Amino acid sequence: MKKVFNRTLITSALPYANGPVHIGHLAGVYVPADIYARYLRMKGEEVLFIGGSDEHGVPIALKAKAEGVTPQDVVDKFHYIIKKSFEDFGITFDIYSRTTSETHYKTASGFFRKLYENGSFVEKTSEQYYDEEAKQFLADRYITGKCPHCGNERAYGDQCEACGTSLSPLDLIEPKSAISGRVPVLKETKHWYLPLDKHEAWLKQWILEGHKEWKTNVYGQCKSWLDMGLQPRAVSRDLDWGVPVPVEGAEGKVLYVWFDAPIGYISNTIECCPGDWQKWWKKEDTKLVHFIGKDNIVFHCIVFPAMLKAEGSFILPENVPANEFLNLEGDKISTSRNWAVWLHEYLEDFPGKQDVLRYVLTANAPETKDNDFTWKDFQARNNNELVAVFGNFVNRAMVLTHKFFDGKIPVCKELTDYDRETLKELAEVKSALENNLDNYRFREALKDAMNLARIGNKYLADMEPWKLAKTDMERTATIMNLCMQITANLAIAFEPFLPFSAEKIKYLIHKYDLKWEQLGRIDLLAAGHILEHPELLFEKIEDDTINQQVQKLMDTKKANELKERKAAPQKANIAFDDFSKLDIRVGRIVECQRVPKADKLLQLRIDDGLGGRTILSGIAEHYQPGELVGRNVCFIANLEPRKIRGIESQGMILSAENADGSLAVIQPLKDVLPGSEVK
RNA sequence: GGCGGGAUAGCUCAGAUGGUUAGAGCGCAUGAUUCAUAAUCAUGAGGUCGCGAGUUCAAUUCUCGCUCCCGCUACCA
Repeated sequence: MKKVFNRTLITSALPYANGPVHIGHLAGVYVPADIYARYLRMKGEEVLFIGGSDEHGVPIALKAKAEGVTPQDVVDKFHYIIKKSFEDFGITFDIYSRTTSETHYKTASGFFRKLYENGSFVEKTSEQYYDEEAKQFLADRYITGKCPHCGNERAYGDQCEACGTSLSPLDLIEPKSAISGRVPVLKETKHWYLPLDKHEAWLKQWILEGHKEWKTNVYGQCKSWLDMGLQPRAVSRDLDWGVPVPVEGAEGKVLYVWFDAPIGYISNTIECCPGDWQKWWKKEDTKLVHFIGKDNIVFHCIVFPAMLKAEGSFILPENVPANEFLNLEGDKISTSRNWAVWLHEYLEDFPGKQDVLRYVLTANAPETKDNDFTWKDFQARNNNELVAVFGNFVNRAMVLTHKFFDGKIPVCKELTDYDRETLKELAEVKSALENNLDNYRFREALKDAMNLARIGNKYLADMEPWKLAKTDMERTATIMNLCMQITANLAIAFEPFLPFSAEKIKYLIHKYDLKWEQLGRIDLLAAGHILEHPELLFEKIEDDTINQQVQKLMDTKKANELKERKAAPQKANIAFDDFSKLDIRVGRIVECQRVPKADKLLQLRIDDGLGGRTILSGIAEHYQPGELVGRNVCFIANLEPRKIRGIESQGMILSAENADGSLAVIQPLKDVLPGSEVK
């Protein structure tokens, strides 16, 4: 049974307002969503395209603290940069709002309240770090301490940025509050959880049985999660930045961002159409489509649907066409490492070239796997495809029509068989294009549109109107008429992808009221219709321009390397007493083997002169078990034993960490007896 | 280690419920052409479809094992 839809609600992932938007965001989410929205609108369908900034959460609160401003200052800054750059880039949101809006606060707490009242949550109490001076619980990011792995003194409660390990606050050695600097205490706190496990059965049915048509990456990721079994997830946090939990006894608690953010789609819809927002979210004949990146698959396919279902009155997404990631010049895009092409900078560096980036990001979109953006490819696609094929055809058609017919559409007389064949191809483009767009295959769809220009170029080359004009003006007229009809068709076909260029063609041909349904027709421009003077659609991009951009990235890379190569700052002085508490020894490795089912762990048997001991060490990625046997190493002998993967580790092997994260085990320069103390 | 995604021409990617010559664009070579931003058009070269085994009359397509890349996840005293 195929569902019938009468309107489409398109959402695009809410960008996190702790930085500007980069090409990875665009290629993964906003460009495809915009293409889809424009396409449906052109077809005359009822469409709503929702966007907005995601402005809560710990990283923003922390960034504000670091810069000595309020979280609101941070999100204000980036919200407006992001909003402006989307506008300038031609992303046609019906609304671009934010999760700090009044509407959102009302909507999100209303949503929570409803779930609270209908018993959708479970309450749980747990122990968390509390800052007695600041009188608040500390979010993971608000606790710093020594990383148990690499010893970095400034590790966060959720992650150590020096070694990349993810941590829990309880892992930190010598935890400190990032707010007051005091040692936090463990204190009980109550939180609400969404019991995803209770939703597992219908989710399995709905996705695994009901949505086999979803993209393989999306379907596969969902299946993976569902097969593993779902766990309850906390929906609240102890934090002062966010939507307050709207129940008694929840002072100092806010909604967890992952719960808060997707409700933003709903809030923004309400803000956009306060009168009739419900039809977009509650009527079965609305098609809800989430455009997201692969990092968001689980939230949009499992968690958010569970929230909507628990609420009871909302529809579920019909599709979630998630894209993979875009890399930049071979490396992962990273906001913190400044490894990105920022949209607002691109718009400054390449004024009027929105469509070039839209083209490149669509043609090379990471639809099925991660892809790489390179400036060389950007240049090649512009020069060899946009300029040479698309722009060139339009220019040829315009110039020839001016040359022979004074810029007026000539009369189309009798068609030859060859004409008809060409026109048939034109019609075929329409169905191919629609088929691909309807199935979220935008990369392929763009090729179809490009094919239209190729058909035009071939037609011109075969007909040679510049020769024919000397002998047969009537035939030349027909040919040029058809070329201009193809040009008008190009304006339609490219509008979802390259709206600025489509607009320019419309200006050149003085024809603005083109509709999608007219695609494939050859009566779009009447004989005698007057054209604008020819102007180029695209211009070549020179090597210099590209080299500048590459240089900019090389500079970033160099700066990053310098930063990374710098030795970590020295830690605070300690008393000799503290040092002497440590019992560091030399031991000889007598046995060494991998720990089963662990990638990083080696299990070592050490001759310590005291009868031997077992130590586990996370060096399996850097050493083969065989090459260590017989070596003398240094280890901390009196570290409290701890069980890892069921094996008790009695100490810690000392290693030095290189800039690239590789580990070098420390070995005495001379042979000493096992058990010798290191002083 | 578990799970998911990927591996097809120099590059970026399509594709096949298994069936004679595996496709596109770019790049490359040759030719044609000059209306056009030295753009276009035609032709061609280029692929043991990641590796190994199995099922089959037939596998690049199905099954199993392995390798490498990406992601989620466990592990790093």
